[in-house]
Amino acid sequence: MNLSQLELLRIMQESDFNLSKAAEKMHIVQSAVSRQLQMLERELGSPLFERRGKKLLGMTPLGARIMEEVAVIHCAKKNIQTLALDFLDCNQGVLHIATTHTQAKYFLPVPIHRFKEKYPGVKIYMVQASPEQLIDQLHSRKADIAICTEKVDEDANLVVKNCYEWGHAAIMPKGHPLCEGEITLARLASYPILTYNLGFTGRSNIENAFNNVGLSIDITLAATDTDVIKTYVRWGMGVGLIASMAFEPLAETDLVIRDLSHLISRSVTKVAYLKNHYLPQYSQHFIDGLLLAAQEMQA
Amino acid sequence: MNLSQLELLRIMQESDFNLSKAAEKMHIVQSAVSRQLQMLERELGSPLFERRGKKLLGMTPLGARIMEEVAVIHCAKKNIQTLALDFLDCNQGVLHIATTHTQAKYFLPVPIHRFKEKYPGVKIYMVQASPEQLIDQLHSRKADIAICTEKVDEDANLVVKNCYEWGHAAIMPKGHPLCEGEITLARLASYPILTYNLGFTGRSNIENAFNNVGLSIDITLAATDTDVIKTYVRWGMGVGLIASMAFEPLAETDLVIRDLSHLISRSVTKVAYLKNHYLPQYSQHFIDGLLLAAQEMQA
DNA sequence: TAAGGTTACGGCGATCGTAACGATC
DNA sequence: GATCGTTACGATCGCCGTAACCTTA
Repeated sequence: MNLSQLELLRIMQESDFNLSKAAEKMHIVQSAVSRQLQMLERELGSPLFERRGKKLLGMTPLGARIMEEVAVIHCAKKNIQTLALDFLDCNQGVLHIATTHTQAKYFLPVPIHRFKEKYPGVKIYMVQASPEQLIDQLHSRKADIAICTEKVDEDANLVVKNCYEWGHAAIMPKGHPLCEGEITLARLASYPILTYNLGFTGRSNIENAFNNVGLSIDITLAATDTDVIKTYVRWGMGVGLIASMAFEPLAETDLVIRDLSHLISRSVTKVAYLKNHYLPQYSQHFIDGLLLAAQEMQA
Repeated sequence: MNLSQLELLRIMQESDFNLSKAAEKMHIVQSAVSRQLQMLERELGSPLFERRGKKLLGMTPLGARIMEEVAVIHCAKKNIQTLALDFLDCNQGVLHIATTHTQAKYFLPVPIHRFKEKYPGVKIYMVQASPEQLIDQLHSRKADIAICTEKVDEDANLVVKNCYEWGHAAIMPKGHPLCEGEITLARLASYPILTYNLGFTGRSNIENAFNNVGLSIDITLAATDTDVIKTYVRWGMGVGLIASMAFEPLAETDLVIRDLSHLISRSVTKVAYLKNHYLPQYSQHFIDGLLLAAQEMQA
């Protein structure tokens, strides 16, 4: 057994159990892959791949169980490499951030800008995705850290740190009836609603607030990002329910914002990373910077 | 980087950083070890070993950190091998049990005998040691499971299952004053005491019982095993405080036993194994058997 | 028949062992 | 000078790539 054979197992899984694809990713020829897998199976004494004829279809139960250990080994191996690079030059490297639209646009610009000034040698890659996808990205080590509000607490393999707390707000065009008088859930529910997609930016809290008092809302439009919501609110399609930090008073003088903190329970945006995944020092500093920026924002 | 280089790192640490010893354990010549370590260090870009001149003295901070990952990899690799063997023939293999004298003599005979009947193909090795040593044995993978009463709860890397609960008892020769009348801590404390070594078989509970009421005891003799205590009790050296299951009424008619459950808080014997360490099926069955035997004993 | 997988064979490179050398106590 | 580590060199063995072959959609 050796590391490249185990790596091969991983690649095979990522390549639909197709030898040719796996070979390409490993930069060797197909026959070499075939041989290595056979040798590994012979060494372990049992087949690891389910086959029909010669075609590989998937892992056997044994193979699947072994893949868990392979994942552990892969992670540790990567850690060793990161560790060594970090030790060589802790001001150089790559940082993969996975986050949602709201965080990328309304929270991250300041901390990322500061970080870039301090660590010009670190390349930042940002991926934007849904909360579920973010977590997948962490697990597949495509992202080093994820910043989001939802889903992240449920995973025991993640280290999760609270960043900042925020609430929702309603936005509407100037002159809309809701601009005046006390805002209630009932009044809100009487208008068409524009808000985030399921699983995004505290959408579940919005849902719950109305459900808890037996109101149902008519969601005319659901989007992953606030800008789309604003656009359609401007077109008079209804009332927008957005994260309050996603409203920029200076730029959006045609809209009115009304706070809903007393009606919809507040959310917490968190930063998360894999427990077993070694983060280079600059990444740890980046997280520190996030927490600091979050504190400043709260104050 | 490859598995044998990482294995080499482990072996080096176990060999006082002596190339010759490490080479012997790896069944290769010294020069090969030297080269492999150099190649690894070159690949990672930093020295992993602290050196004075040419002599290797220990790990650098980087090296030490990397060793943590190496341990993870080693564990996962062993798991893969165990997994494959277990799958090939789940009735064959080796089971290393680490335990204390008391458990080995008074609890384990029944479950081990039963296990041997069901799994004649499994070789059982038993190591007897102190609770601290047991845990070390688990970590160094010299033992698969540990059975003992103390220390085992403090380690987050262990899976711990409660086996059975038991209390202490006092033993004394027939005719001793303590054979008659109500037993109290004060009465006990007025005699020389013979009991277990610190860290063994609920010794701390004994300590606490007397300390809590402000009594101090004169421990004439401390031993790791009950038989030594009994021997000296027979010689009239004092009162023995032992685990009550360590008294065999039929065989020891010259001694009197008096229960102390109401005076000294009861202990729980547990079975523990490493969280990340894969146990073959027969080992899991062995643990089931332990728990069963423990239940029967309680009833 | 094209695509995927296996088998056979020749060549290259990684790693080993022998052995001589250097350093350190 | 004995022990320990490094360096040099030749030999071996493992692994790759080419290519022919088998199997199935």
